[in-house]
Amino acid sequence: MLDDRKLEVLRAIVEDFVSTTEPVGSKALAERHCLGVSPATVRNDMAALEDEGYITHPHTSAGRVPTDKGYRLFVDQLSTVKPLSPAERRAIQSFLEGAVDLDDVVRRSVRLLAQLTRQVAVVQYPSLSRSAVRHLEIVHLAPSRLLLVLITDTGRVEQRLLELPVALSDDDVAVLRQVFGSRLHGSRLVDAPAALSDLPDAAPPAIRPVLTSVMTVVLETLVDQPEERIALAGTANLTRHVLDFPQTIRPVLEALEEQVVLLKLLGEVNDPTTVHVKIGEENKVEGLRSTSVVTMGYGPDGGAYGGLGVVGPTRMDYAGNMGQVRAVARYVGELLAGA
Amino acid sequence: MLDDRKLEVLRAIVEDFVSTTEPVGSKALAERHCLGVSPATVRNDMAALEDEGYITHPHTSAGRVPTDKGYRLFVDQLSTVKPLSPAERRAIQSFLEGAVDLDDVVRRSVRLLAQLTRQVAVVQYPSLSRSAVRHLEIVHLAPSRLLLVLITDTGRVEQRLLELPVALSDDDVAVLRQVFGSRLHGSRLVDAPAALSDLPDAAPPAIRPVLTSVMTVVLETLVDQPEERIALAGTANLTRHVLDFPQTIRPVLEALEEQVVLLKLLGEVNDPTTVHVKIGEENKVEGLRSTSVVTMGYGPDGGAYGGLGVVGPTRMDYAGNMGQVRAVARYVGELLAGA
DNA sequence: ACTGGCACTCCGCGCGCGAGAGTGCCAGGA
DNA sequence: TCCTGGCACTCTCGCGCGCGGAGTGCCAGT
Repeated sequence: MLDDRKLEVLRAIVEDFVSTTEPVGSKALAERHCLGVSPATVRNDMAALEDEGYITHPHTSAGRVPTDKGYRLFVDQLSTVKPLSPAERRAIQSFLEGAVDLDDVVRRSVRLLAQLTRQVAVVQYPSLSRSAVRHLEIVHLAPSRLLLVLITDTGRVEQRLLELPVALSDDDVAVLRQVFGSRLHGSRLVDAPAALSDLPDAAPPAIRPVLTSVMTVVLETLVDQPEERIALAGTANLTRHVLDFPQTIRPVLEALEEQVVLLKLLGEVNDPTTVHVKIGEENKVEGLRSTSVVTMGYGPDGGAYGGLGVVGPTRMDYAGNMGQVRAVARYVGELLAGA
Repeated sequence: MLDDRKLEVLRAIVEDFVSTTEPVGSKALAERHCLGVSPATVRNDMAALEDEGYITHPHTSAGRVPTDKGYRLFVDQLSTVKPLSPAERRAIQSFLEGAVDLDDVVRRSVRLLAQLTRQVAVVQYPSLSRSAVRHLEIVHLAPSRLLLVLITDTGRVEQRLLELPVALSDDDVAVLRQVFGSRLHGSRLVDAPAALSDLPDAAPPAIRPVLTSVMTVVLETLVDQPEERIALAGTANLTRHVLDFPQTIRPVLEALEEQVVLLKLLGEVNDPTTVHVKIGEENKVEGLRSTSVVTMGYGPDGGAYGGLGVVGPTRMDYAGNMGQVRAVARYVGELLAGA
């Protein structure tokens, strides 16, 4: 149905349209890309591409514009992820190497990503549940109040205040500290329930009721309500690309303010080996139907710490942005693995 | 120079312009506000107001528009802060009463403020340095690594990893915990240097070098680099008001992404008794020259925990927004004082 | 000191027109 | 069969024009 030349024409249309923002016509196309055929032939191919739904006209006598389906084909088959320029590599290096702690890493990455891609950038903090416990501290604030401080292998520090149904002595807390510490150290939070399951049986009977009680609360707060955090940057870049203003930009800004939405965007991404692209209508989130989202997980294969990516107009430089997202994701992954 | 009627005319112009977004002419003005004089008289007054710089024309034959100076006069002398409607009161109540911890309070307040005012809302977390220490925990992670966990009276929990130039024993840490805990409990971080100043002399000689060393690092990380946090919401509201698009909105979005800028905006506000307004060119921040900022401190008189406010077009409902900002600030202040 | 009247200015809008870009289709050629 | 050049057609965009309307400034009158 679509021979090689037609695909080539589609690629040319996407590339031209992305770089010029203007519908591209057959003549200009035949000239700029040396296709070796006449504009008339290109027109025929265009008609075919349009029949198949890969491109459209804004109006009768305007050039062609790719549809979401067209971009999809382009991304899947016609483009290769663009490697970074040396300047970009240097930028990543110098931007991230000065980071002192996790917060700093995330903040710098998100700004870097926004700057590199000139899009809105989103970076998820390493997911608590997928990180491993480096240290778990239990602080005895009051008889029935504990402060849990969790430090993960990615350097994330999270604290929770616990109200217990029972009062504890300092000795109780010391035992708890020892027991939880040894059981959980090195294991991931998702595995915590399993790691703790036989605890009540193994513990000395005296503290058994206390232990189960605390355990319940701990599991609830750490595992069932894992707090996901997300950093955002570069919203000003929206004004760069979007054309017809208030209408297009508002729903996007609104969507980006919803934590839930961002989590949905990045939460699914747990594959740190490939870049994912959602184009226009493919997005489940209402407000982002006019945008494309490029995401990737970061961290070790098979168990990414979290995800990061960019949000921009469907008319974006996919090859470039995919390269940039991939590069930053890899770099952040290494940085955190080494931490 | 400006008699009462002229002031009345200015007020009418501001009110009409704010609500209609359109330059207001003498005829419409004389009709809508029962000034008891003819349009011609109003025109004379307008000419006077224009001479004084309170209003301008976009062009020869358009209505009048207030200048920054005009808004300033309006805010200072012509408007009274609008009390909230019952519906708004209820909204604040129901929005904030469910908050479980500080993070929740801040997140809810900022959204609430954005929703009430239909502007961009900004809420500063209770400033560390101005809060009092409720609990200071020192966790011994490794011989020369400590984790400091600070809980303030406003419920803010902050942690810092410390790398020390010396190695400590568990006993050392226990002493430190005891000493710092008793010295700092209840005092504000700004007073910490004073509270600790005589510490080396008072301490047993054996741990004196360790103590001073730790003290230096503690003071550095907690007092000299107090981490200020800020929450932002409602950026989508920018699209609601701003008229000429990419140009106006971009610098504002850019400015709002800079922590530093936001801190400058709120950092100076430590007065929880009055609402502050910065209008247009009065703003020191470049990107916000086209906007007005309404802020107020929250917390106890004389020692606010932090500031909050909204950013919007100079053409905003000052009376209303000032009322809303004040109400939320008071409510948040009470909420945290009671915590 | 206020008012009504009047001339003037300038914006915004609708209209028509022409240029230009791009298309679709067709008939002819490899 | 596939490609090409040619041609008529369509539609947008930019421009100039004229007009109505809103608003002003000024002046003379009360």
